[in-house]
Amino acid sequence: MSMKARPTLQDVANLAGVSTATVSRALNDPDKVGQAARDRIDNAITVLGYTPNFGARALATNQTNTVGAIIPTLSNAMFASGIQAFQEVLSEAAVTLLIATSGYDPENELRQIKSLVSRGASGLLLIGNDRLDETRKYLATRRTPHVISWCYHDGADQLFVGFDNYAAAYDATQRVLANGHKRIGIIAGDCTSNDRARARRDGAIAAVGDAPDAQVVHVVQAPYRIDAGRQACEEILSFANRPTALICGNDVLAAGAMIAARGVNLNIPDDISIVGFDDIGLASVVTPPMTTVRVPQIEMGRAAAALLLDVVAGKPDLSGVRLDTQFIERGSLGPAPTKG
Amino acid sequence: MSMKARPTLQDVANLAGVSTATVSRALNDPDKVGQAARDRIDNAITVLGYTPNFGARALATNQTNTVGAIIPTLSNAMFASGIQAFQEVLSEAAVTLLIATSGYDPENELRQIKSLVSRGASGLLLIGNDRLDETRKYLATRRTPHVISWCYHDGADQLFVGFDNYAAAYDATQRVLANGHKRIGIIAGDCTSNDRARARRDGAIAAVGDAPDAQVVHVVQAPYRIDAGRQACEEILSFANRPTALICGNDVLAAGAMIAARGVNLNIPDDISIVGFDDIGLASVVTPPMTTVRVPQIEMGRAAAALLLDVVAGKPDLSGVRLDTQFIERGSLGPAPTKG
DNA sequence: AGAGGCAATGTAAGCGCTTACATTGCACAA
DNA sequence: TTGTGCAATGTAAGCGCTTACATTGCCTCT
Repeated sequence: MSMKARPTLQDVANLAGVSTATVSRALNDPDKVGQAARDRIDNAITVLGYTPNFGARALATNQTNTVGAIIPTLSNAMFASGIQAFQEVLSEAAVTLLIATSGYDPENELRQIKSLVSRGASGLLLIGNDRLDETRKYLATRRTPHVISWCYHDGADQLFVGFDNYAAAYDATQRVLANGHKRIGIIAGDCTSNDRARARRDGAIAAVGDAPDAQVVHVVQAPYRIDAGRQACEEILSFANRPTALICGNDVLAAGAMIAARGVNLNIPDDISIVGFDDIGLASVVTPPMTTVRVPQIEMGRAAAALLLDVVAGKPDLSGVRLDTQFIERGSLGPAPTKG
Repeated sequence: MSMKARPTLQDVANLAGVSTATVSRALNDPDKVGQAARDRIDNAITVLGYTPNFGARALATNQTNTVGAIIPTLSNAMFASGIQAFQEVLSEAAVTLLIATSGYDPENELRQIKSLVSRGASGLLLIGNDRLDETRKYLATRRTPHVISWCYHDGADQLFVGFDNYAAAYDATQRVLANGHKRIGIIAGDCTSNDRARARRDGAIAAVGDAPDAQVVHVVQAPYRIDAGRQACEEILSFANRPTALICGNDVLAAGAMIAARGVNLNIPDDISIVGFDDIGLASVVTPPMTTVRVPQIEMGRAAAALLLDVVAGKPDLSGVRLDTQFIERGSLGPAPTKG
């Protein structure tokens, strides 16, 4: 994987008959270069197909104008628009975004962090707060500026831009209970190395626990995939003591659950209510439309970018941003069936 | 956006009491270094939180082990699993993937290409075949290895790994016609700078044109968003001469169309049939399940990666890969209503 | 006419790393 | 004892770029 014989500044300089310094100036500060020279240089650049070597430039200037983001996966619409917004704010500031995926694996996350840092990322966007001690230590000793998103915690020594998954799930569950549901099933996301999934599950469980006469009849865990959601729901429905409402770790799981419920001829919401989390596009398209928790993805992305730029710039006294979620009530939630 | 005082090889060497050469060897070829020195070096590295500077290394070795991918957007599940698969094959070969987005804008695509190349990408994955002449020229003069995906054309001087959007749309439309539909509506994606969207639209139009007694009653164009699909469908339904079947540029548009159709109390598929394209997760979740064209995303991603690695490695006589799509018939397609 | 100023350009050092080549020191054979 | 060979390490050049500083030449002002 060699870089072939890429043309260099020197090549351009030779062709244009000037020194490398002049070419460099023509590139970075055109006003400093005479018209004639500039023309010859521009020409040489296109003739050769010259592109500056970023690494060399970074080496010489000690500037990268680059930040990195490590997200669990691209395969989930959950992150897409947030990252998009993040990216937009950055590009307004002429900062390049490098994206990497961890696949929900902390070891891999650390590897990706090092890779991005090594490529010049002077700041990082990280998702969630579950990570290796080694990773924390690494971030700390290097003083790598970073912002943690998709979750929020008070008073920690980290900068969070996100929302409280626990509280949001607690609240959503209360609303479900307010519909008279007494037997609640929970399809949580895979909680391994995923504090958001855990917080959502625990928030739901806590809300039920705090209600006088309701109970959690089943809790299962499934990766964020439709088929996994369907399977998890089938499992729950196969047991005795069926729940009348199902709280799901995200919309994808809820969509799977809806399929499963229909598969055994349960009507939603008459026989069983189903609620999701995230409010991705899918939620409003399914039938019935899905009750879910809207996450302020775009706002979160923008705020995270702004904050990250500040911390990279070394501004003092920065603090995280706590955003609100919104319970979106749609057709998939209804009153508990009058005796099942 | 400075890189702060990042520890360098020199720092590690000083702390460990060896020369930079030894540290470098310890990193790249540990067998060449004595046990004692290696231990001290490892220790120094963790103490300092040292991460090698990728740019400097690339400069010294002229190797990057990096390729880049420029995709239109992250906000569309359409690319997610393909890129995921692409990534996986690369990482088996210890090659890093840099991802950038163009937002369906050719100017931006060129900018991103240069950015990735400048960061050391020795090969590129590009989506579709619509791009600036300037971009083509750039790619050609630099001899930048690249593979074009999500589309396929025979006999061009480019390497394609994809499928024939036109043929797939033509085929899908024929199947719709086989259900007796005579009045066809088309909701195409935004065809500006998007050869895939154009090919799909044109394939559908051609299929209708080749049928003796069918006709295209409306063609509208809409960006790949649910609300845009809904709106486009509302527009079509507001006209006289309603179609009995709607061919959509992708599943997202089709999902929007389904909402719109239901909004005016049309039953799918009894009153109107709707078909999508891509078979993203959403398609099987909506009600009724969506008839669509399955795109071999994962296979495509894997094949593209394998081919790109080969072309970067300079293997001779490479050829593109044409993959097949599959028409997936689900509930949203039915026979034409017996008189509307 | 000569000095001064300024715009345009060149020279060369140094950014963090790898690596060919040189050096060191030790074990072992003769 | 004196080489020899080899493993471990060091030395220093150079990768492509930027930039402080030096140089050049021309225009303007007195």
